[in-house]
Amino acid sequence: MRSSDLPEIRQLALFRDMSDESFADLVRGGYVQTFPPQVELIREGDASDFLHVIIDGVVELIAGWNERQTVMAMVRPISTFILAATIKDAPYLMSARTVEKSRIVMLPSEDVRAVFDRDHAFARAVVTELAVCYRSVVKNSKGLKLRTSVERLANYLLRQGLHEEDRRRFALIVEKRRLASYLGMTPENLSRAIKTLEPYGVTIDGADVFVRDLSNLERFAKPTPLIDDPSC
Amino acid sequence: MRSSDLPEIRQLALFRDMSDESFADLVRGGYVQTFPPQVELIREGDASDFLHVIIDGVVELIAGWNERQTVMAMVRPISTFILAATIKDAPYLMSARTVEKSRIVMLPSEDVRAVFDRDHAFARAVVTELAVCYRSVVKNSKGLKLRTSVERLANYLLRQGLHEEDRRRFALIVEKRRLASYLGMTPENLSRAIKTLEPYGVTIDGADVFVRDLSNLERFAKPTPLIDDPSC
DNA sequence: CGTTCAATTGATCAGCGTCAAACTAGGTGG
DNA sequence: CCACCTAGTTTGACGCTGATCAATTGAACG
Repeated sequence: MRSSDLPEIRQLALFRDMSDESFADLVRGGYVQTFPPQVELIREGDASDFLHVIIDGVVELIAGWNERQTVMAMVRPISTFILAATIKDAPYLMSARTVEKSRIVMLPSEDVRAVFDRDHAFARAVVTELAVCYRSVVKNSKGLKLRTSVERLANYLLRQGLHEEDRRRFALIVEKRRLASYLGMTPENLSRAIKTLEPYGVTIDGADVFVRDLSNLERFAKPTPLIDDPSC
Repeated sequence: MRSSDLPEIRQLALFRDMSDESFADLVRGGYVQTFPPQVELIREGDASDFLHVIIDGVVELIAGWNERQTVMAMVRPISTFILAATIKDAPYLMSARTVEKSRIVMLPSEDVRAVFDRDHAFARAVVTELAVCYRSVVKNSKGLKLRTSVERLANYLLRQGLHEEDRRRFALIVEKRRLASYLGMTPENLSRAIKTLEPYGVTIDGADVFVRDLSNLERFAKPTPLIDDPSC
């Protein structure tokens, strides 16, 4: 690993509080690598050799079964993925593929487990990260079971808006067909869902989103922190 | 807490490896209580005051939104629930209700966090438990997105069979309408799904399940450890 | 024996997927 | 610079899955 990458990694919440010695042990066998788009980083079912941390770009987590595929999550900086598999030393439950050019830190799972056992501050950070991941999957699952696809889209737009300068005018950050899969529908259906939201003041032209009347959309979407607040 | 309950709790994976002192700190402010069926133990959105451990009975985790409700999970001994909320000191994402008469250990969340910070063996156990929970939600989510309701039912039956003496002849452990909600369908639809599986050798009379031809059902259900193996 | 609630059944309907075709935009090479 | 190619998106037609509504049957319990 190039030493110029270290400071950036060191300040991530996951690594911030650990001892210098533990950090050194952790990154000794690690890499930072930049991948082009559409590269499969890990494959569902494989052994979890590395803990991955994305520090730039976008990665999608994909699950497959019986010829079917679905996007389970979109991971963006700065966060880990497949932490649970690393901890449990169990096979990956999802594949990971870069969507855009992405910079990824890879730390040998074995080292992560070893340092976890020695460094309490790191252990604390791992647990917090895991708890956040767990809750995010639960929220996702609630959305899937309790909402229709149009409701999921409406809440997705409201949620993404929160991360933009202008909540009423921004660009989609992923292709529509990936978004469709993530939201649990087909691309065709996403097109129609977008039309369905037009009476609520939503227009999407290409990747450009316009929300004419936020409160109108909110009345329809009924967002709740217990599903839609990522930090809750 | 009655001291007669302690040995039983002490031997749970979560508490087995911690120091005597930490264990004492943990249970000092805790209770063991037996609840009748249909009692709401915790409510979605409330602050997480206690970590719950079920040592007898059945508890269902329920999520609601906009007048709709769904069973997110059925928890049976011996496991914790809502560990993530306790760790993060965040609101519960799900409600919990006893299905049958259940014996529950309740440990103050504050104490759990305090002991977690001091006792490394406990921290290790918490992380393992969290990782298991995380992976189980991911598997669930995969089933929801990748399988039809009949496929989910078929795999559910195969999975439950593994915990019975006779994989081909056992009883459902929950009411059908709860099972329906858990599997993401209506009770009416579950009835029909059961009929759909008849050609594959499945009969369900009341709560009694008969699987005439296991391999036939498996050919249809296509179970995979990456969705259906709870210990994977 | 009657009350109550779950389970089933049938009829109907909405949501969503599938298939096919048209359209669009971005990139490539002549 | 333009024609062309490719891949994503949109649209329409159609059908399946599963939800809803209503009515009936069945089982548990006082």
